[in-house]
Amino acid sequence: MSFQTTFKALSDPTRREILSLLKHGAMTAGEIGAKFEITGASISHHLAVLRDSGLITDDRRGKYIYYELNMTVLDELLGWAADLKGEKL
Amino acid sequence: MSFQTTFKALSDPTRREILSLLKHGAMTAGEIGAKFEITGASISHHLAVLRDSGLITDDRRGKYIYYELNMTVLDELLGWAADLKGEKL
DNA sequence: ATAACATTTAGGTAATCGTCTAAATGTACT
DNA sequence: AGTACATTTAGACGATTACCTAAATGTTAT
Repeated sequence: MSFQTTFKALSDPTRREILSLLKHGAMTAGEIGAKFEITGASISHHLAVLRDSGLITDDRRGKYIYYELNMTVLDELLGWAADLKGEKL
Repeated sequence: MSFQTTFKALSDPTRREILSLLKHGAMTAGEIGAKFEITGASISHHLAVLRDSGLITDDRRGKYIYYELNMTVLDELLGWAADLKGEKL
């Protein structure tokens, strides 16, 4: 996964809000969708973008799919910004 | 300036490369443009997006306009990512 | 005032994006 | 097997984006 997909994923406010929700723990697609006014299909699309960028992982448990934050990609993002500031990694 | 404009600005690879160039000091629009294959008009558009997002500042000195990184917005970005990781700011 | 140079603005076009509805898939229960 | 529920996939549509060429603006020097 490249920085391109990561930044593209972060460039949408709904997706950033999804990440914020996941800060406190894993949630199902349905629980996430309930927090927004858009359709489940659109939420599913956003989750796919976030998953493809590596920012979240998914884990099917029976009928539900749980989504969770992936810290690794966030660390890469922090490294990128710190480097731009001229800070040592 | 909101996070929205910041992340939108960062979602383009040319703009991220421009920021990378500016890591080592201010450059004119022409110097920046010389590093890419696209037209000066397109570079000017990218610089405007970066300026509107607050990621860079511009400073006219005679015939030239110098562009420079703005660390403040980068710090906000770092804070946003750290917060998502659950770290104290 | 005119020319030359640096940069931006205007207007247009093809591609990408976020959203929707409708249909498909995966899983659990009876 | 069949129904119900959770989620995704497919296809379409309007809005936005990145690029281009051509024209405009700002600055310096002649």
